[in-house]
Amino acid sequence: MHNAVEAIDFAELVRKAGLRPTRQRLSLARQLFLNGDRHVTAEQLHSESLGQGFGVSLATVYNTLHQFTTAGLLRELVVDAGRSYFDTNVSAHHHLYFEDSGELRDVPGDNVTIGDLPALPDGAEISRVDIIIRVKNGDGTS
Amino acid sequence: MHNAVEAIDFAELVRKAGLRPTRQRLSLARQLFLNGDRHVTAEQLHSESLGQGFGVSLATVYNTLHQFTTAGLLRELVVDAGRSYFDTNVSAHHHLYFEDSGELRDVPGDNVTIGDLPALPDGAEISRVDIIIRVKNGDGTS
DNA sequence: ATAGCTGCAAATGCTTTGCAAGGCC
DNA sequence: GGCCTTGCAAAGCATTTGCAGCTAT
Repeated sequence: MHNAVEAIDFAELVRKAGLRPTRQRLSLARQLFLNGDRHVTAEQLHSESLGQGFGVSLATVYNTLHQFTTAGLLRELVVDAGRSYFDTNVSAHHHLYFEDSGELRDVPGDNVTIGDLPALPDGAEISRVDIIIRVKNGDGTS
Repeated sequence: MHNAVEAIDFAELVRKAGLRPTRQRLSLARQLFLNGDRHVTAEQLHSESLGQGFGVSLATVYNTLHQFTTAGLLRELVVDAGRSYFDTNVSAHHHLYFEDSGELRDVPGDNVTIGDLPALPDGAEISRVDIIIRVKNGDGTS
């Protein structure tokens, strides 16, 4: 497996997020964004980083994931109590969650339609709509 | 909002769930179902029970909430990492979540419509669809 | 009587934090 | 150099578990 041309300027990406392009952040950004859409937990990213020779501490993984989320590079989502996933796809879309395997898969935003929304209290405004379609008896590998 | 008078036979309710109608479970069932739809955390229910003179231990609150959930009397939902809410309304409906106050409100199922769902892998079947509409700048007190 | 429950406290699992050493501009 | 970052270990939370004693049937 060799890398495709590095079309993404990770240093630039990190800098635009208002952060210093340190070795750790660049390494994590590469893991997250180099190969397209991903849904990872902090733990996953951490062990992955260890396996790649660049040991990034778990605390730094958490810090970085949150900084990237705040900067709009990631979207955090909760499927089960006590476990956060971070999605590299920040466009409007929803999720299919395989309860058996724990796999999370994107559902294009236009495959699900929201009809009439209830009236909101004065001054209220929708910040986001999370739709999670929970599936059982499927291993996610059709 | 349908039970001003104690029209519910809690002992019967608990027994039907396959559980012994102990003082603790009856007490919790009363707190949950006597005054209609509620969205509570284990912690809330626990401190509420303490305030009513019947101290039910936190472990028992958790056990009971899970047993009720398994029995179909409650629906568990996760809005934020590390915090589960239990909803006494188990019919098809979705949620409005006020990020500022942490309040959770029901949205009738027919106010939100799901359009085309993506194709599911063979053997897979939808167990539930959770829709959470996150709202900011609203205090939830319309 | 006995299988099931409860309460306590300890344990767990994920996440956050405090702080000294190190790295980027 | 100065300030931002990192890493480690300890702390924090919500939740779960082990187990001795209690209770509904």
